[in-house]
Amino acid sequence: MPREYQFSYELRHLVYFREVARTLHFRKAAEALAVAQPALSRQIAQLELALGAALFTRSRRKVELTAAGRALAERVEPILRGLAAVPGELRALAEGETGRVQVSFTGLAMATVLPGILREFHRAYPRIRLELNESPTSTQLAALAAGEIACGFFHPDTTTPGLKTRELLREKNGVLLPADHALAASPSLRLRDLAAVPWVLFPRTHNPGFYDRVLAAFSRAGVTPRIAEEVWPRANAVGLVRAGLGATFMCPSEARPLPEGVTFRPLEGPAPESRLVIGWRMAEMNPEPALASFLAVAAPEG
Amino acid sequence: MPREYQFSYELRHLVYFREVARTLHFRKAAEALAVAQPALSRQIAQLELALGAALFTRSRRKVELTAAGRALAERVEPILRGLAAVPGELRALAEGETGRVQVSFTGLAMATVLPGILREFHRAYPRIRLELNESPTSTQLAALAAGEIACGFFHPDTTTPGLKTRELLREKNGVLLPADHALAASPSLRLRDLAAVPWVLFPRTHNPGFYDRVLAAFSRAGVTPRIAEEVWPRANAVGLVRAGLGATFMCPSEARPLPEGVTFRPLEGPAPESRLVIGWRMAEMNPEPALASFLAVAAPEG
DNA sequence: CTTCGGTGATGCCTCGTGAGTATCAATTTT
DNA sequence: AAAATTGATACTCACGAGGCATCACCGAAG
Repeated sequence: MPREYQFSYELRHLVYFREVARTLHFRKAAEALAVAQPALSRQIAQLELALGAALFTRSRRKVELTAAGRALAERVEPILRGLAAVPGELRALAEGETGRVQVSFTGLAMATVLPGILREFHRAYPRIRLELNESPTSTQLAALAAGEIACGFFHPDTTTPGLKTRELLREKNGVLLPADHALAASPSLRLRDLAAVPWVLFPRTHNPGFYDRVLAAFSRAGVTPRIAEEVWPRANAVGLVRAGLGATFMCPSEARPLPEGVTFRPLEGPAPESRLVIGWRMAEMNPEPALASFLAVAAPEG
Repeated sequence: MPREYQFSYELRHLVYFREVARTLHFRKAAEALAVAQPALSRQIAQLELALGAALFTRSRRKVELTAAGRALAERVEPILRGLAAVPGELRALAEGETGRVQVSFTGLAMATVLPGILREFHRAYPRIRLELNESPTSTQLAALAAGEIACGFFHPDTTTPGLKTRELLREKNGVLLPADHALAASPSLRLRDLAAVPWVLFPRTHNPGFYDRVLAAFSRAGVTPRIAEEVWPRANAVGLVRAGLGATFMCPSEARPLPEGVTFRPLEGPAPESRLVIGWRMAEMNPEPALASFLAVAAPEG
């Protein structure tokens, strides 16, 4: 069934009415609106007919608002002001000067590239609000596919279908040990030296590909690792290592500056490699222009 | 200088846009709006031109909102809903079914006729809000002249130019005495019996005419009264009398029910007479219809 | 009392533009 | 490959907003 066009008046009527209500004078209002007085009179009459209530009393010498007119004037004013602001707001939004961008990130991102990006971005686009959210790679990939976030800083496993990515960091992992650990004396370590060490890792579901590659590296080195804890978010792993519960893998960049009570040692030979990328939906039909602004800072010439 | 007509689009555009944003389908939206599809396409294109931002992406097979379109949809929805409600509200207001009425009253009115009027009025017009305010006669007359109140219950002095009034009460005053006062023994009193009694009156400025008529009545009885206190609002006078500070004039109606600790005695012979009227501006050009509703209850067939 | 100036409403005409019909172009479905 | 679906375009028509001239009414000034 047809949804009837529900307004028998137009914005024009409201603008005309506002001017007459301001001036209480048809001729002056008509002049201010750059129309002839008869046209104005007729539009007001139409509006009164459409609303079913008289808005003015016209005794030839004086125009006054009726009760209904006063009420309408109060309602119309904020509506017209609001609508007048719309085009500018939309244009700013379309040009990526304003808006919001949902960004997810992993602990590694926050420990390395993200702070600098955020500082630069807020300087360049102070009117865009970021909604930042730490979450693991697997969650980010699902959120990107579902359109819940605009972009994410994560650790790509294999390929990322439908996503465009740009690599921000690629480093061979080292090992983070308690400072008083026996192995902390060696300047560098190999995986097979670490057979007896309990490990603090992240839950496998958070990035199964990387997790499995870590286990495969152990396997190639002839070692079966003992997993002591699986912890998230990432920052907590450092606390557990400091507490002596085990060791964990870490990128050199992430270990700078080195927290108290722990020691970082590079790995010789084969070792897991961490990649940090920024990813966003490729070929999105209606990208938030604000996202383009963010990518211009976070993934330039991408 | 002419104030340019500031909108290059109309409500029609917004209604059309809302429907397309809902359905994301030009043909279905056109059908719902009871217009042909090409007309709808052109209106949307005009709106996009006017706003300076694309609102939809039309790849032949799928229509989607752009970022600007999403933002506009959020803004437009409440505006259209608000405007759709306006005609009904204005009609109700014009028909006196809704609105507000500023009413002032004196203590005598509240002690006699007003509670019944309010009860009946709220039953008949539950959607009209009254703004009630106790104030003395002189203040009410000024407020009526200034248009600050719609009507008042007051005590007319002489004539009330420009006002229409209707008498609600006219009574010869009696005297309110402390219950333990010597004169309380007599069933009725004359003014000259009361020569020694200190009086609790109201400030003369609040109703000079009545005040002077009281003094004139004393003078005719050969008595020069002693004014102990001038107090307002009226209800406080009863407390002062009970406290033994003096006597006061009071209408019989006002003395029912009689408060604790005081005694009411009628006056024989000449005595001040109180009149209570309801008054409102005569020949007002734009009366609040809600006032007419109130008068229909408070001053019927007036 | 008459005249004049100012005001909003009315009649008539013109022209812009919104809407309908037919059709096209592009893409998906069969 | 053909058919169906969908939004845009071309063309025409008709409604109505706006302009001009004028009226009707009222107050002020003489």
